[in-house]
Amino acid sequence: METRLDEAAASAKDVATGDVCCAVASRIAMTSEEATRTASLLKVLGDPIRLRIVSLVAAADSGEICACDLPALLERSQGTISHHLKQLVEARILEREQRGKWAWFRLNEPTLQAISEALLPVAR
Amino acid sequence: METRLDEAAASAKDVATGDVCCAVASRIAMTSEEATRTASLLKVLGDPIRLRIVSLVAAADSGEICACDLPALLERSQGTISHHLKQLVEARILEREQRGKWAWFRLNEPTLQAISEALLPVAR
DNA sequence: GATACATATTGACATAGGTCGATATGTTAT
DNA sequence: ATAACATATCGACCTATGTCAATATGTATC
Repeated sequence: METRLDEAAASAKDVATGDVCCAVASRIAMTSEEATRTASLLKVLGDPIRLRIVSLVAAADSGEICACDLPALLERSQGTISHHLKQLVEARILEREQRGKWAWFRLNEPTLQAISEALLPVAR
Repeated sequence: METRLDEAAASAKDVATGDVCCAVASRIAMTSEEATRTASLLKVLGDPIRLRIVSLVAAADSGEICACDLPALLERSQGTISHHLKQLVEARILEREQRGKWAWFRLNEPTLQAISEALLPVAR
């Protein structure tokens, strides 16, 4: 396959490989590592149940929600909810706190901030 | 399993089920449909190769990139790249234009805007 | 039309992931 | 300690998905 190198593709390639001294005004593409990191966060949010969990936490007046309410709210088994909560906590999107026999979850703002910022250059 | 209904959980449940007349100042959780729609977009972005494609397009000075350059840039087979591009176009994240024998891709801003906005209440 | 090349599609494969039921572990109250 | 209940883990299932090689289709040139 022929590689056609006009200025746009060349600059994209240079930027991606670092073959450019100073890309002053032009935007910089994500590195492979940055893409892997951000994509893994987006992947965790890219499930309807997990996104609803995050949305419920964000909408809660107290800023937190009890795991015990989620199976009924989301119509999934307790085990499934626990599985999703684990992923959200491991991704550092939610923070978990045990209070008595209940587990409460609140947003981990820095991670959500990081997602927004990573998406900024893409969403302009 | 007992459902423990304190004010926080109750408001979350009421909001989710619409059992509240006017949630003036409080934030509203996503509906199931909204979550499904947004999650499907995030899922498409939640792959490193696809995210890098979007990032490359966003970083390109001309605002577009040729499919012909992507296999070399991303170290994936031509068929794999084509597969990812199809998903991005179907999700309306990218727009495709055929010019001669080359296919060019640019961002579909409204969709990216929609993603940002859907994430706003979550990322505050 | 025949050739050359870019892109799309297909088929196959391995792996990841969402789900549930069942069970284990953790926490409090009696 | 024992009982009761919330949460976590496990095992199994099925589906979705990323990948490539091979092939088909589309587009321009000769």
